Amino acid sequence: MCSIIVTLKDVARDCGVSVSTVSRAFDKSSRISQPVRQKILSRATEMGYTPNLIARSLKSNRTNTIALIIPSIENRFYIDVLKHLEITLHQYGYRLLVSFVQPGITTERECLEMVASAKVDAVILIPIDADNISYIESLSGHTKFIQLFTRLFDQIDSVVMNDIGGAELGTNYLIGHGHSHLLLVGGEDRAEGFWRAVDAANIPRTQVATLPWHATEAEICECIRSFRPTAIFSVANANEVAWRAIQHMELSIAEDISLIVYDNTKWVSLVGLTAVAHDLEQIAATLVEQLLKRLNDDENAPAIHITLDPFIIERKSVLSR
Amino acid sequence: MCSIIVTLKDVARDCGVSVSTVSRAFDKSSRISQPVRQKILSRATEMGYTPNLIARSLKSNRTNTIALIIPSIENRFYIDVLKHLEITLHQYGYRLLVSFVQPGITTERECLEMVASAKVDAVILIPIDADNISYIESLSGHTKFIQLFTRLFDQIDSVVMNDIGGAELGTNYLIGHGHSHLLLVGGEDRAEGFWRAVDAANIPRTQVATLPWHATEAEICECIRSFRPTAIFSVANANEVAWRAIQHMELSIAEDISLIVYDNTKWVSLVGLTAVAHDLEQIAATLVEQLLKRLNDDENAPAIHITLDPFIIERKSVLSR
DNA sequence: AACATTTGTGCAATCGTTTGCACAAGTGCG
DNA sequence: CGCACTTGTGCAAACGATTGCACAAATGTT
Repeated sequence: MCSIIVTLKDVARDCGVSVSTVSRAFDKSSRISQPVRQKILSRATEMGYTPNLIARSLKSNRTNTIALIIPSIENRFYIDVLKHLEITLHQYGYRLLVSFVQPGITTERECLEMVASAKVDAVILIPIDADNISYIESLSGHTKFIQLFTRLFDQIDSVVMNDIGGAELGTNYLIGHGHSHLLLVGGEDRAEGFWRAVDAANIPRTQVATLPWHATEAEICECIRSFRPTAIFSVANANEVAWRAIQHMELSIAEDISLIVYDNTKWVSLVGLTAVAHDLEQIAATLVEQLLKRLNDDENAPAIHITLDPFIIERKSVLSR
Repeated sequence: MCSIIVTLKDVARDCGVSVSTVSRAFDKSSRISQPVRQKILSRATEMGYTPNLIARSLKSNRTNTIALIIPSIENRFYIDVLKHLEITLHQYGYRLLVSFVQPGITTERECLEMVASAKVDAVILIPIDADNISYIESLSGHTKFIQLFTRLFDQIDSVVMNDIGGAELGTNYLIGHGHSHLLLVGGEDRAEGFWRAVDAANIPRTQVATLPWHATEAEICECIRSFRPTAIFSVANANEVAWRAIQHMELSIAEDISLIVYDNTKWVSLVGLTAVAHDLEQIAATLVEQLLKRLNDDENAPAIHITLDPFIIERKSVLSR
């Protein structure tokens, strides 16, 4: 079972025509007589010909491959979006190459280099290192870039989430359910939305407490005990510890204390927490659409920045009062 | 900022030597005088030369790229292993291309074709469709294959988990903690290990119940009520529903009823369940090692099948009695 | 029937690297 | 000094596909 690879040349010899004729048989827009094309196509499939995309890429300077560089921070979210991106790209005939940044092992720069040498058409980047901008720009003649989740560079397309708006949305949800003694755990970068909602509801800031994202379970317990919030809003990485603190104090979620979290991960849905969520399919679809536009249309148009809004998935962790 | 791509030819012209000399300057094992090599290398980096791996691949018939085809069943496990595979492959200078099988959208065959046209050096396959064997074999002259998690074909290398042994291990753990009224939920394919442990401990089979993997929360509750097991062993997809059933009955895990699960997912660790787990790093390392062996050494040696043993992560969901 | 146009095909260059072969210059040995 | 041998370099042919150009044959126009 040693199948030699079939090339255009082989098909050409077999059909008694030139290589270029065979090549043109596969190209719809080429002038070629119907009978010859028919014969070539049928013989080609019989012989098991598959175009060598490597060779084609060398000539066309296009690989139909797109890279995704993920900072391998323990954020499940990033990995989930990977799947949706692949599926969407696949529909447009693109392949997905992935590369993880590993603190202490693989730098973002190395990922960029690996990906650049593969001559991918574009790179989807969750950027972390602002210093790489000059390297990125030096590649941008050939490879297009798009930022995801974080907008680190103004001169490069981006698709990010409106996290401040999301924080406001979640906070308003709590307020709308009658809560006015609130505790925010984590989410310092999006706290602005939280405060906007609090102020708009005329809740005195003394009725509100915040803890940093790195708060420990003990600190959260202590805060709950002393401050007695009726509802907690925890964000991303703080979700787990906030939830554990509530468990630890043997409080019943909803009945004793309401909880809303930012980021709808698997366990969040399993445990039944109301969450501020992102639509991964929407993210993937939006990003790919913009990327294809950049690849096919206006290569040098000014950078486009897209912001997507999160929404609320209601479960049973927030009680009306 | 329109950086023209620098090729060997450019460097050659710049240094006043031939293209082949420049090429050899980068190849350690080539005969070339030190001063010339020095000059070429330094000029090359100054000019920002990056080898075009597409061209190199065309010549060498090697892309240094490996594909991973994942059946997109909602199994977090598969996605987790992806990350470890990429990191391990990266260390050996390989890139990772991923492709998802989407029931009703993208078949396994299509993934194989997409990946084949990219001329990857190897494919890591979590196989699902036995019909593809002939297509796989037709590609195997150029592309090596390795099966992961499922050993569908005897003639292709594989790395799978010893799930039956894992089931035995978990069951023995329960028995060792004094439990003899057991309920197994799910895991029909690995039930053999469960029974082996039960029989070895001389537990009468009447003290043991089983439910299929598709058992509903209600069915599990009913079984707990009527059969009164002291410990539950749930497997993979059944973990969530088993856990929810216990929650629903307001039983306290460990105190009222012990629970051990198969597969150590994120929420399992979060909720603090004792689990039969796999070492993803070990899986990735083993698989990559075997793959490289296949790629570099004995291309035509008989297929090698590797089985890895799971282990137990102790948490606090199993009580001694 | 003479010419213009369209249609179909082949030749050959090209994409950027690698590598066998040829050959000049340099080295060592008797 | 002459010979063998090593060392360093360039030439040119690959790898497999695409494509501008040339040109023959077929067709259309008077």
